[in-house]
Amino acid sequence: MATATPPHPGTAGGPLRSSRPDLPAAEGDPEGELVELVIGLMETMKTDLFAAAEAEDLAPPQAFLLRLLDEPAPMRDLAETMGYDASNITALADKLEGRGLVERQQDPADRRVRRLALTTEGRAVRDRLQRRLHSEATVLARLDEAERAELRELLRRAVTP
Amino acid sequence: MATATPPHPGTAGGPLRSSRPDLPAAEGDPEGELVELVIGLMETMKTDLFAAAEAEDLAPPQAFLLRLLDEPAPMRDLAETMGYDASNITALADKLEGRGLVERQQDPADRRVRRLALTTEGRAVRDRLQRRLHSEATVLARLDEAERAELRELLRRAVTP
DNA sequence: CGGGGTCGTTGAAGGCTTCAACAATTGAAA
DNA sequence: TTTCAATTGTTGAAGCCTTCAACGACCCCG
Repeated sequence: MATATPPHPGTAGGPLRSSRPDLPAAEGDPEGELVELVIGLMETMKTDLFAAAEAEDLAPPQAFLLRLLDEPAPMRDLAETMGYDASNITALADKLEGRGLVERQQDPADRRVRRLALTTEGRAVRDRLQRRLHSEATVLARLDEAERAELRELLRRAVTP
Repeated sequence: MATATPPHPGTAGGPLRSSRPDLPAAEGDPEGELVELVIGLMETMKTDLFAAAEAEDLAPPQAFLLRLLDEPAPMRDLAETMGYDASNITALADKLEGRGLVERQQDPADRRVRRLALTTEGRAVRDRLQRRLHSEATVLARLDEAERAELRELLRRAVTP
């Protein structure tokens, strides 16, 4: 995992020169502006996610998978939740198992199914990952307590189906 | 570009079986919950972005690049803004130029610099892309007018450095 | 006991991204 | 003026991620 951290200035404002390739204009279009803002937020969060994953020496998909493993889950379900092809989970599980972070368990009810489960070390890594993410997210830094609570309320309604 | 749209149930709630690989628990941790919600929002928006790009038969990075080209910009600046290696912009520009959506312009002041500019058709594609995105984003559907305005205000403060 | 369907795996293929090396060009120092 | 380090865009090699098609093992409904 010698992948260098993508610098990804994105919303952070790189040292631009003459022309200024920036957010598309959405002045008179409130809904458009909202979408652009969400895209900006997305890129900021993506940077944080990459940074947290790399701090644990994990590729982003590996961290993504680890994040889902609170309790053992069939690989098929994980594929579906992640929106990946099932074959991808095999490769991901191979890597994580090779590092001793997860293990394949037999499902007693259905011998076709392998449930992926965190090992003790895997849980430690997952917890560190999550703690880092929850404390270092850029979103938190730019809003005060009240604004964060407001945003939380709003997103609960926007994200939950 | 025969890439199938990733179904990406993610936050949308796939047909899960016995165990439930879902959002990590963040009950007693308000800041953690906020981060998890932003991640959920990010995945929803990512699905929308992929769908909009595919509707124009563009790979996501191509759509990303097109999005930045309101006015001609040096390729170097585009690489920096996108957080990509410069060599990547070359390949991206090749594909877009091959489809007649952008063209390389000589910079009169510095002969090393090539400025990437939208063609007429490129601008049409970019505008369609943006219009589709601004009108079909999932975030908009789940909030009413007042909530959207509130979210917009909040994100203006959270995203703008 | 069959046969259609499901689960996880494998191998092939293609796209995306980075890195190192390169020619052309610039800017400034000697 | 000449030289030399730094910058811009390009190329080729390499690695990773992701999908697709095919496969053996397995489940379950007739």
